[in-house]
Amino acid sequence: MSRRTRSDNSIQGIPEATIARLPLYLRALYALADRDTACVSSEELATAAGVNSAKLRKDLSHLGSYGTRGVGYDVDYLIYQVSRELGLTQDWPVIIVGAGNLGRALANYGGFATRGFRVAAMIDSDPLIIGTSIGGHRVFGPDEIERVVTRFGVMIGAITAPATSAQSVCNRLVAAGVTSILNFAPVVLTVPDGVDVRKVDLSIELQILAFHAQRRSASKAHPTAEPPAVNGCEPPSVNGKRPVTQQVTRQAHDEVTAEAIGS
Amino acid sequence: MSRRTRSDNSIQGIPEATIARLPLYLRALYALADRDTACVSSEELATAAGVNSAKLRKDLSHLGSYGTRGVGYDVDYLIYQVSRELGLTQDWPVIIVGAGNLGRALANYGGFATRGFRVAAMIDSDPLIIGTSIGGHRVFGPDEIERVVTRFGVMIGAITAPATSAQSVCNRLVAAGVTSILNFAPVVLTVPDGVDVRKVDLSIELQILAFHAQRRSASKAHPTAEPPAVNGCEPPSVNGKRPVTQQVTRQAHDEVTAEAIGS
DNA sequence: GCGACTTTGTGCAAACGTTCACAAGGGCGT
DNA sequence: ACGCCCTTGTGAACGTTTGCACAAAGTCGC
Repeated sequence: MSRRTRSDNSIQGIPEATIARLPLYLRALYALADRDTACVSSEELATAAGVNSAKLRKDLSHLGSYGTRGVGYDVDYLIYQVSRELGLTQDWPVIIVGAGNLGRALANYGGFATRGFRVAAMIDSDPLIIGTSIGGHRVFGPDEIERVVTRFGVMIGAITAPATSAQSVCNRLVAAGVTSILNFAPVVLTVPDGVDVRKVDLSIELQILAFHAQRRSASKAHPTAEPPAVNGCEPPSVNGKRPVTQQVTRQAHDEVTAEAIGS
Repeated sequence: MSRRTRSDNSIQGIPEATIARLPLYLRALYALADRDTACVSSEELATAAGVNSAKLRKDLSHLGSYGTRGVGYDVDYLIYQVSRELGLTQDWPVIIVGAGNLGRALANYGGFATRGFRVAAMIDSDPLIIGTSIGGHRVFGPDEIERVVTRFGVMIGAITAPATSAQSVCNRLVAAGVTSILNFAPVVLTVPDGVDVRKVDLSIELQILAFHAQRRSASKAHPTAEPPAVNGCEPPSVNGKRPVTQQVTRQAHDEVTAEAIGS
């Protein structure tokens, strides 16, 4: 209990982990609403969202007491409450920087246009693309960032540009007034305080999968046997440079781009 | 301390949170190696990866004692150790199902081909695309999934197909022998035990950003004032159906696709 | 060869998140 | 109107993650 300003509930104290799950619940709720389900229990909703029902109830309790004991939650009402909490009752204009495959996929992404988000403009540096339209969205040059952001009151920017230009693009977005950034480029962005960066990194997810896949196949190959030479007995290597036992596959690196094709 | 089978270190006990950060460290290490930096301290590496140095040291200590006190970590050696831990010293053939913009972006993604992953094949249901090549990868029809998986020994599949077909595609992948799935479709996939699913959801990330953006602009508008009518005083609504105060923007839903264009 | 300096590796405590289990409370049948 | 039954909302236990702070240990200058 970290001593909230008020009754330790709802005023400003929703845990980050809960916030991250609200969109999941919202999606499940929409699916139920489409099937004309008026009311849902925590058990059903939890199953639909792929979480444990106790967790769901605790999460929802952070927003307030919107359920009815013995009955469940009114679907439409809960949709409204969760949407409001997430700030989706208003429309968010978004600027997408980088009109490669990823930028295009994002612009056409189903959940994008439909639930509170709108593509204000796309930005790309390729002169052949500037001036064209992608999925109904006009593509502007990088110099138009400031104008677009100001004009449409953009607060959210998505960076789908190559890693090499991600930081400079980010700087321009921030300077123009963007305070929330969704970064797809595989770099750590540096931003001033008060700017919120979220990262989506495809290759990190793959690497995590690879780890578990390796573990699975290792334990299948020789169950409860210890993995070959994990720890402890490396030659001490007196003179600074340690011998690298096996060279890691490493062709191109560092200059990894968020988008190798396109922009 | 949850009682490991062995010395409570390294044998099988690397925390999930650590695993999720290893790819980050690996990327920072590659960047350093490219600048011909032979040795790095936990402080520097932590800064490059955007984390706290104590956390980095604790994370690395789970792999073993690969640093030198008073000096730091040998970059090449650490790259090898981290790669091995993640299972990236071997090559992972990956099958991509859905050759829309997202699938194409993934196939061309920089971090994909270079660090232990290889696109074994792409799959799409569009007859116009089947048989063509995308980024050097041949596109097969859905009926070829089993053959491709068996032929190339694929263990990892990426689903970039529309949400409506995601579950059936997933079933086919699992039936063919895929045990790790990276899901881009906005649905909760149901899989048997032993199959690992990771989710990348663009719209969830956006919604989380929107939450924070809303909070920021709210507290800027009226600092330390309480948000208008958050909690507590809804009309009790005796007869089941509660009044919905304001209808949430809701045009199309449920049938949200991972990829609205393309496949 | 030795002492001062630097940086790793880690015990510990606090913060955070999850799960259990149950009391509180509302609906429904009689 | 009353009591049974069902589901929410939440206190409390547990597990995980973070961050501090420092001892252990290696290097480098002299």
